Amino acid sequence: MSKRPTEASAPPPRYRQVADALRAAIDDGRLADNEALPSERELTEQHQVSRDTIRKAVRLLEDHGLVYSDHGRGTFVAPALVRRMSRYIDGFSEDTRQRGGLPTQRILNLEFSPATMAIAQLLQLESGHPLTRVRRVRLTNGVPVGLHDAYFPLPPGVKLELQEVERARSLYQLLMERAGFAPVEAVENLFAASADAEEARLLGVPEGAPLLVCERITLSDRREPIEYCLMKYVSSYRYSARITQSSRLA
Amino acid sequence: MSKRPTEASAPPPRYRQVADALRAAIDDGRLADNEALPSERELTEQHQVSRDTIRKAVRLLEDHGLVYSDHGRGTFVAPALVRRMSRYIDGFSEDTRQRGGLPTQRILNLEFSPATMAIAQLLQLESGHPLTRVRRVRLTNGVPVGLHDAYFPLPPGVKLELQEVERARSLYQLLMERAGFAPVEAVENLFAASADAEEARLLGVPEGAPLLVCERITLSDRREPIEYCLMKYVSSYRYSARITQSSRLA
DNA sequence: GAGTGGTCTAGACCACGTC
DNA sequence: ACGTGGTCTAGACCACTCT
Repeated sequence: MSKRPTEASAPPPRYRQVADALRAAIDDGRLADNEALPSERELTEQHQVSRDTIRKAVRLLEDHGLVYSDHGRGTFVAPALVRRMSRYIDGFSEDTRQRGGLPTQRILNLEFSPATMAIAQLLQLESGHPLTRVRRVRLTNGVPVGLHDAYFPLPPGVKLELQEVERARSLYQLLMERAGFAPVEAVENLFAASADAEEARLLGVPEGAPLLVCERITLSDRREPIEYCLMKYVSSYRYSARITQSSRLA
Repeated sequence: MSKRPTEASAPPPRYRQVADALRAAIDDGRLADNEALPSERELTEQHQVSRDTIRKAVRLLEDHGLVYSDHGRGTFVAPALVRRMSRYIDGFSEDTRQRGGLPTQRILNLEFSPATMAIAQLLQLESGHPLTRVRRVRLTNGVPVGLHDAYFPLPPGVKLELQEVERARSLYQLLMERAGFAPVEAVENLFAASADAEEARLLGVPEGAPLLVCERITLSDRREPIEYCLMKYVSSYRYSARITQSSRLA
């Protein structure tokens, strides 16, 4: 038992509630781009919480690029250009929806194969360790935009069936339920490459067409690599990022 | 007067000092990958500051991907794979050095031209507004890896000379001194494209070779766009990113 | 149960920007 | 001078993990 697996559970902390309230005010336009938020001391009274709690809420919004604070001036709503930028794990479906597209997928292939030296090293396994490999075409509004090629180990005794992968709305969600897959962080490398014959055929582009390649290593809560994924996107696909000052540690 | 423009200035806040001390311990190996840091209460005694200050230090390191905290377990050193990932403004010189390369540049062209509609819109200026444009080749260890094409308005009366641009160690630094240029944030869009004849010649690749294109809009502290930069990289160039769970606001 | 990080408070003072 | 965000404290209690 211990904790309910579904529904209800605990209420979010106060600072999250405050953050949600502010986000709602931004989303529905009660606070315009670059408009100042109420001061922290005002928010303290409005929400009847301590200033520190208010600051945590604001910091959360700031981390997500929704507001920015300037010492001595105030806290302001980030312009939409910045607010739209965000990139989180399992981005494709989310990203696509956010841009107003309908994300779908077509499973090409589900196979079980031993790890090559290269992949074994990345996943910190011995070469030859059994892996599951899923190849998919990602589509936006029915048009192919990317190829995903994912490799991951499954716990002993767990086997995926093609049917369930095809039925699942999200591969990650399926892996979470079936294998305790719990990604919390990932590192990515991006570069450009040319489409080979097969890639060209699957994506509906000429052979040699430029592709955006994104290699991803997904990490568990213990920061152990649990998946390697190679993604290739046609040139119309956009990968968005927001970068900030280092406010350097050194 | 008001504040000294050079040297000395104020000491960093306590939490920064603590963060620096911890970072140093990680950098020189006193704390290994995935090793637990001392608990927050221990750090409180070691550094003679309140727990909140310790938490701020740890949070800073966490934001930069150097450590990760797990509720009820402790705080741990992030594996090197994650620690190495970081992307901040004016990344090229810094990135390249960090990967052990020697970054240089060759200025192709410094010109003054009116904004096109497309660029005017991005920079929130009226079409035709006078802009400065700097085209450069970026090299790593003497080998061309990227083309940068930057557009930005200068304050009335300020003019850049080709000589000073060539002499400067960093374009951003020069713009900071000469024009009060103060970037604090940027948004980027990445995609793939093919090299045209001129790009191929400048980068030393065949025409049609795949390039990683990165469009960047740089923002001031007031979140006003102050620069548009179009960057194109050869396929050996790697753009690195670290992505995290959304810990979603909704 | 013991130890960890996570939330929260009520105050104080400092640094900065604006008028 | 005044209002803003930034730093800091000393305590309290909660939630989680491990054994």
